[in-house]
Amino acid sequence: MDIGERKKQILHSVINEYIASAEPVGSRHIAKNLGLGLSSATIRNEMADLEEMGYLEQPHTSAGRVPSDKGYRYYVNELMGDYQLSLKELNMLKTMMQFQLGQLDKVMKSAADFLSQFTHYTAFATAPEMKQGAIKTIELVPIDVSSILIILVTNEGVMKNRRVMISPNVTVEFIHKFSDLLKEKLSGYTLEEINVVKIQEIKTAMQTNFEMLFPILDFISDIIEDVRKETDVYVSGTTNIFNFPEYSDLDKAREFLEFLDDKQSVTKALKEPEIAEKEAEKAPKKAKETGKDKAKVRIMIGKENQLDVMRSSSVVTANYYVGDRVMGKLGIIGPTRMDYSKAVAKIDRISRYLNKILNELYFDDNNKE
Amino acid sequence: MDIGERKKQILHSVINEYIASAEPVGSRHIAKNLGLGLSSATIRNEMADLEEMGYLEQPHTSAGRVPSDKGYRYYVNELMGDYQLSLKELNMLKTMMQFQLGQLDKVMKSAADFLSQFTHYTAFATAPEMKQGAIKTIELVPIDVSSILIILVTNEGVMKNRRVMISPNVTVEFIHKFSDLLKEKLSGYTLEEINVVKIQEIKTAMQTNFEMLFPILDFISDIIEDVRKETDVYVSGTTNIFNFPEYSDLDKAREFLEFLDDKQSVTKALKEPEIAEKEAEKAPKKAKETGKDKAKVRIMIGKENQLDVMRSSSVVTANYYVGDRVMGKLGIIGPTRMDYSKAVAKIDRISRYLNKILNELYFDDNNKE
DNA sequence: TATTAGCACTCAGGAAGGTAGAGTGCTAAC
DNA sequence: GTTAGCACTCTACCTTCCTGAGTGCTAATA
Repeated sequence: MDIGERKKQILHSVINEYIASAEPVGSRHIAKNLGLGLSSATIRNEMADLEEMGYLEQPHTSAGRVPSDKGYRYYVNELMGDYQLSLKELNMLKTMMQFQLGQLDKVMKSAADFLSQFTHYTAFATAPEMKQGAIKTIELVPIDVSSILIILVTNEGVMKNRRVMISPNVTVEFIHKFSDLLKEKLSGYTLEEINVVKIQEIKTAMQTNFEMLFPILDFISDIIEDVRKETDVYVSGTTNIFNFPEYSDLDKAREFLEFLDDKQSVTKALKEPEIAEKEAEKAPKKAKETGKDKAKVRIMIGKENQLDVMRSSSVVTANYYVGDRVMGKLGIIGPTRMDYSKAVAKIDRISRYLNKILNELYFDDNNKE
Repeated sequence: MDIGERKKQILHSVINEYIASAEPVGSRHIAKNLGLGLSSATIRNEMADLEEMGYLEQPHTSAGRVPSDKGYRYYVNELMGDYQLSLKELNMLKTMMQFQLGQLDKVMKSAADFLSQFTHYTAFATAPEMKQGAIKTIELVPIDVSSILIILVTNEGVMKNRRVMISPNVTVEFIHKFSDLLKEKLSGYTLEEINVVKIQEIKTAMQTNFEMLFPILDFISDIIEDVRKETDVYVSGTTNIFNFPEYSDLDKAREFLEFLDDKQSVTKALKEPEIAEKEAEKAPKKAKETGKDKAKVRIMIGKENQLDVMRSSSVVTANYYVGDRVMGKLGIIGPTRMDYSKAVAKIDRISRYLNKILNELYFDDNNKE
């Protein structure tokens, strides 16, 4: 069966209503509000068709209709318009964004906070992944007789540091020399390229009197290993889920909050949209949002998520960049009954803003080299 | 009315039962389990007395008795014994504690994680406060032509760093010289002592050709200001509250989780035991736990907490030290129906262990100076 | 005088039943 | 193709009733 214009209107209307009210939508209600001059009986017939086609569902016989995942997907791809942020919202965003232009990880944390406050959903931001970055500088800073600080900076501005203990016999001059050596040997390589073999190379290349510094190399090796494993993700506004009747059951709330507490699961859940998108790109038909001049906002609806906990939630994400390289992503998680057009508009706006900040901070001086 | 030996036994028994079951305890139950050879009627009379004295409460006429805050306080101060950790628990702790001896803030985060896993309550740890620490070293590390990294280390091993932009005209040698100057001028001062006036002093003492570096000083000023305001607190195991019927009401759970989400409130709640204790010390009678050779474990029960959200919860905390100085605290939050003796034993153990680690890491080299 | 048996009383919580209202599907008329 | 009308279904909510746990009080007992 083809989905006619009228059916589209009705579907659109049902979804809008349901997004706003969280109550199953009845035919009478649509007949009155849509203003098509149709009776509830006609709407009823159309809705029965839409249900047959899989766009709507009925919780039980005598309830109204509720959109299915398929319905939301159709809505997202074909029906919903671009939401225009109001002046009030823009001002709010502006005020929020004024703070905090310090360290990159703090910027990301703030971004997640803003997003959750701005959308009233649960927001997240993944920290920049370092492993693709090349080492820009590596520095050893003596702290006291028996410890030094190792500082790693990549060309994307990401920074890691760690304090390590060393033998008290090592002189400051020694450390400086060694620092220079490391800089020479490691600068320009990506963290992925620096593996145990590489470290071993340096060790053998070093003169024997550097031997007592070997522990430092091991520490660097450790740091890099840690960085590889690390998947920092900031989650903000977890308690926002209490705003939605979808989670008003204690067990559901618990399940969801436990999921959010486990950063690893969250990271996993966030990887999915990416994968799904790659698959989707093989298919000829492109999703609407990929075409436009916007940050590429991805949407995963309900069962499109692989993780069981996420089966009744939706995820909306966008990447953020330094230069042309994807650094990480940010987005929101909420019930499938999400205000998608608002969500997309808001995420789009924040991610663009974020890109601007990051590129001012880091990209300019990358270019100078 | 004086509290006789038998009443003590009954109170003890009621509280133990209630801690284990979360159900109001009836006279019949006590008569059977306590094995005093008394009938339920006698117990009933005694319980009525205990209620009159304020140690017990009745949710409603036909329910059993429940301990009041006063009851718990009496239990904690006078009745409960020292819980001995089982071998199984000790092994568990040992296994957990093997990980992660890296940065101080990570250690604290792990400590909170361990504590929550170990006790099954919600745990927290406050990050070390820097402001009492004296600056051990301050270092400027050039990162690229237009940015440098400022690193602050205090004698307690706490470290802060921040990347700042500078004019591209500044040469590396200049930065090094300036770095040395800062080291000379600021080392040994506590962060509290370094205020705007102090910074201004340095500015005027500097030769004019250092002028372009003034922004760096401002940044240092900023960092110090930030540090003053900062109250990092790690909260772990928030979803543990779902294990307790006390929070099985959605609104209560929500309220509590929102409270935990707001780090500022948490910090505030944690400061209270300290204040309460200071007041208590004025009074002649000392709480039991302050006397012994243990980490000083503090307990705040129910309404003893000032914050409204905390009125039906208890907080158990201990400080951790580097050398003789309190660096921060760690502890747990749970329902007033908490297994206090276990909680105290576990926190005591972890905080001692933590002290050991921290002092090995940091105190030894403090002494060397 | 302290303890206990006995009994009437209270109350929360669950089961059973009954009702109202929202919404449907179907049929027959327009 | 649309609509009015109607019988039907199902949930949500309310009321009522009942049970069981636990109490307080009284009178008898050691």
